[in-house]
Amino acid sequence: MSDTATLAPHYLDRLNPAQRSAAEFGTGPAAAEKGNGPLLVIAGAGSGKTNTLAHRVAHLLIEGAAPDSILLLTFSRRGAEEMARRAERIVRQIGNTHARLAQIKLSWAGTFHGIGARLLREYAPQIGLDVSFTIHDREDAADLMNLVRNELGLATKEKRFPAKATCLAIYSAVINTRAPLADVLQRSFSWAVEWENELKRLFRGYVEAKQAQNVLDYDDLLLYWARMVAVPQIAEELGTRFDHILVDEYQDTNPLQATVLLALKPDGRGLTVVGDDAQSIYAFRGATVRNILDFPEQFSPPAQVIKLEQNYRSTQPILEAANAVIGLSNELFSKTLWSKRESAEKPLLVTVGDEVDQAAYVAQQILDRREAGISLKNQAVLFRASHHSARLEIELTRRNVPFVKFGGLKFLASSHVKDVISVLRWLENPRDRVCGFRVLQMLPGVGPKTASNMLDALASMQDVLDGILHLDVPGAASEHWARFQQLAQATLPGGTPWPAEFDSVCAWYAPLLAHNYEDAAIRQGDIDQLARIAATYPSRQRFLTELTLDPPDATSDEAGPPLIDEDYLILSTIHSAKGQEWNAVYLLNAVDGCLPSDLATGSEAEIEEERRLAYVAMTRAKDHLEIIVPQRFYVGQQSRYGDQHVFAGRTRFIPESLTPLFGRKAWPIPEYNAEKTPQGRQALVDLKSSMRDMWD
DNA sequence: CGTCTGAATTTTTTT
DNA sequence: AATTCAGACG
Repeated sequence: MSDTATLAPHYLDRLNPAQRSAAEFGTGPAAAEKGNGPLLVIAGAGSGKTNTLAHRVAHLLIEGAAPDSILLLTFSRRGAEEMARRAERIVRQIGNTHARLAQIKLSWAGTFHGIGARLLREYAPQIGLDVSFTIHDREDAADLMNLVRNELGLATKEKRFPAKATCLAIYSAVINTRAPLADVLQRSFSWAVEWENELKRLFRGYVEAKQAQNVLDYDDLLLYWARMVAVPQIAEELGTRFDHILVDEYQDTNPLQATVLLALKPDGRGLTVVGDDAQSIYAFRGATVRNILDFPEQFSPPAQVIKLEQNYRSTQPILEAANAVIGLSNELFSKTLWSKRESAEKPLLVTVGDEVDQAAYVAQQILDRREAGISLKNQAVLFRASHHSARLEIELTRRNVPFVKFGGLKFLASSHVKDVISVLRWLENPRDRVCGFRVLQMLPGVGPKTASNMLDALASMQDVLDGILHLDVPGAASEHWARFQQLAQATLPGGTPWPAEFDSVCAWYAPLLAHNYEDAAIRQGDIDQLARIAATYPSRQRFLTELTLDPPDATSDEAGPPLIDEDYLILSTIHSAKGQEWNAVYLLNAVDGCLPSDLATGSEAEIEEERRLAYVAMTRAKDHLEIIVPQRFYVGQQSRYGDQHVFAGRTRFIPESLTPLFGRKAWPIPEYNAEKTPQGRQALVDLKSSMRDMWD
């Protein structure tokens, strides 16, 4: 039946033996003997993981698997798209001779959250969910938590109750780690232990509010999914529908996600997970490295383990240094990486005076390398926290070096963009109080009290949208409100179609934008950009869902074609750099307090995670790695013009004993440049004395 | 009573 | 940049 032989799978010849066995596992003649039980691939940094996984998917397709029977779960949508594209390309090469293969499209590739949302909409009627639910991002969720917090009177206690964001973090940890609240508090929020009962009350109120408003948060997408597949009939149905489930970056999944997988594939047949325990960096999100380490033993017989240990990315000296850094960990890792890529160049430890010097140095190096033929796109600057790149951004702008920044503040987070999104979300789901609250308060003369009263009035109505059409608003806002009512009217069936609706919303918002913000023109630019993105989605619902689940994560990510051809530098948090690689990598602020972050030195486990973060950063580099160590560090961003500083030590992850693995360099090299000290010039004016004279 | 304005304070990492 | 608070203003 299999025509594999005639297809001559030379596409697998490109793989090394370990990669190939991972790609072929459980397929072909071997499957008859060994079955297609669960598979764990431990794939070290740069070991060709994505490529291997793509080949495995392609191989499954070529062997006859239906494209929509393959579920591909990755960490980001970018990861999913990349994987699907590669697999499709491999298949298409074979497809010249086989019509069935030429058209293949993987439709079930995405993040856990994205796939969860899709399945929940599909199964909504069967699990008592309203299909038109909207999804709250972190901030909306925190706002809702805050509304409930105030309602329950928890905000006005004499002793301070945790802030809204903290409450959400605690709630989220409980959901994602599947641990009791008491344990979570004890482990990670010990200062809030005394509030356990109040928190329980708050969380119950929060859940009720979400349900009343037909809203799900990120965690719900996993939680509802997990609860849904706890129903045997649904689990059976989905488990059969997806013959193959492949999960990337498994070291960064949390217990809730593991539960979902296990429910779908109780015996592990057709289940493949891939990851690297040394790159687990999302514990703060509930991820646990136990997921990957304990994976094999969850099944009987245990899952097959295949290790990919040859690194194709970095030169041997870079790899040696990275291995040494991770080698100082107390934990044992399951593999050791090696590389055939010889080089005489060791990674560099660069000592600079302070952050200003750091910015100048890095900018200079980047330009020098570009002169030497390494394009900006092949270079990246990595850092622990988003704001670490602030100085560098200024320097790059000054020198006209184009860059794109990943991680940190996204343009979706800016208030004017959130305003527009809130309007759309409120129209999509009028029961959403968080959005309603925001929209109403945009109106002049409407503050929290009026907005709250109006929402109360609306909540008591049968049809909230109808309520909006009939409700009146006090004085100054009435004109804007009337225009809003027209907007709402137009969302009824037969009204303005998408994406024209987006433009109507913008038109409604424009006067408010002009009124509320000094720099309205700049902000309008963001909204225009959003309009371009909106136009690429088929409906308002799809736009809103995918925007919250996969926000454009670089500041100019979706800026459109012009940028694509241009050469630009990547700035990225280490977290957002996951899975990527560059020819030259610069790691900023390799200083205790920044890496490890001061905020993450509480426990042994946190420090170990920071160490893995350093490892991840180092293993992004192919040929050149520079680790920058500023000596003087100005404490506190707002000790403004003061000279308060500490002499920071080099990161503890590179102690003296490891320095032989690095080259050393100090910058700036003391140098007296004649141009900078113009000897022959006369003073034209005595500014200092004129300053003094001002006070005579 | 509520809204608006200005000032002070504070930022880990993210689906 | 956004949140929070105090005090002005309507």
